Amino acid sequence: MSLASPTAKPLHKLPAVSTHVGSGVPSQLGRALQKGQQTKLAIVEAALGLSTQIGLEGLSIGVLAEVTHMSKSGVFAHFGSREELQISVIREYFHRFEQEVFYPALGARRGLPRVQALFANWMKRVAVEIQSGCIFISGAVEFDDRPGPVRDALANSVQTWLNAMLRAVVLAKECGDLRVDADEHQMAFEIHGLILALHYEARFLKNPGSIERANQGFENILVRFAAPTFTVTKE
Amino acid sequence: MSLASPTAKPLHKLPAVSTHVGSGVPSQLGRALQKGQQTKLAIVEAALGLSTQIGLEGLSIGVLAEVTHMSKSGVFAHFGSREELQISVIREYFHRFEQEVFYPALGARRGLPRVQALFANWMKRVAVEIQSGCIFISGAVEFDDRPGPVRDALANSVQTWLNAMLRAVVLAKECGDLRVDADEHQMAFEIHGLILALHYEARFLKNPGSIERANQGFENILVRFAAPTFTVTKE
DNA sequence: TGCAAAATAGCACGATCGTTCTATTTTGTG
DNA sequence: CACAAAATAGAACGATCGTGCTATTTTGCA
Repeated sequence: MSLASPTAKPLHKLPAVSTHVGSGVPSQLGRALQKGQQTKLAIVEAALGLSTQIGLEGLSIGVLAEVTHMSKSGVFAHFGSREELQISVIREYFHRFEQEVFYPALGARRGLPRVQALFANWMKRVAVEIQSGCIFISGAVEFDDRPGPVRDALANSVQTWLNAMLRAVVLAKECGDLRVDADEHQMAFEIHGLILALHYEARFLKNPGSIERANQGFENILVRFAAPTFTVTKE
Repeated sequence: MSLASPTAKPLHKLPAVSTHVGSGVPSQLGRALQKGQQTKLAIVEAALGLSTQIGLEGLSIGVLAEVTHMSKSGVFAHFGSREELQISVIREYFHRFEQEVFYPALGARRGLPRVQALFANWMKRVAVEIQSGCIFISGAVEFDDRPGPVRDALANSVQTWLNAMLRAVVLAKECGDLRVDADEHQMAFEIHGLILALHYEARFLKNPGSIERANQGFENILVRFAAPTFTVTKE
């Protein structure tokens, strides 16, 4: 099961591979050469680190070449364009998000426990990103009215994740964990708001206590949306 | 009464004047020349329009000169540096925010009605900014780990507004409109989250229905934090 | 109306950007 | 080892950026 499940949204163009490096056409013989892909992976890794800090738009091939101890053209040759580099970064970021947040939560049973697990993992990641930055958030600001393939890749990734979260909420309602009048979209929306407020107030404003408030907010949401038969326990 | 009230945060460096244009030292005689300030106002106006769309970092003196039909150096001379231009934009944005969101809500009586009015005005503004963009949100991403005077001006403005919102909530509790166990910071945090989720999902993801969900979320918050004696009415 | 001062324009600078082209090195394999 | 292909480097391009310096125009007032 992948985050991009057919039950939610049509499978988009982001295969859940480590990077899109492997999709390069191998030479006429079946074996692909490994050195190039290896350094390409290292470049994407470095680019990911830079992008989280200064954003996808701040990412420059020049400084990326410095960081990786390569020449500008050497870096460039792996992607063919800056946009393709940015898309590679988005794919890699999405992949890691999937690995850290989504898959581990599948261990929890369908229903509110899985929603709780998804939120807990999400919180764990955002707590780190208070220092490092989050591409899903900074990218949304950078590309909110700049059409193109980069925006598409980013919006697809984000929407896929939000749909996964929504799906978990829908399952929770089907399980009877939610009140019968609970609006699943509403619940997912409010959860998203907590994450965004945490990121904003902690990363930009440096306000302490934001993590606790986000957790408290989630508990408040649970109390409001959970069925009376469901006893809310702390994770 | 100003948004930057002494009861909340020490009065920062952002006087509630239309722009900081008026703070320029007039020539030795009492009268200041008006032509310069007039065009400076026009420049800031144009810069504000550009900044909301492409961000404070995307703002360039070159395109600003084109838009205002001036020369680059002509524009530049009014500010002395790009940072000063950005700060002027932030001041103007803050001023308009104050005028549109804060002051009109002071008509409502202290307590939850004023909180409701503040939120309603905030929503009205964000609904517009779904198309035009919001400097408080895009700027937070652009300057979240880039120290300097621009970041300071931005963070001060945002924090001043959030403190004003918080103060209204505190007053609501003092009035007895909130439950005795209500955490004012928590309530303000969750309200902020709704606004951020609305901006994110509507402006970036183009998801319809976000405005309704933000309003519904606010009602949910009211139900949870309001005292049982307070009857929640739609605005 | 003249004149100083303010406002604006014109031009050039160094830096950085993404990208292209060509040369050189490195790689994998027959 | 040899040889083709892949990987990387080097240099240069046009464009744009913020900024400084020097004219020139415009303004406001005596």
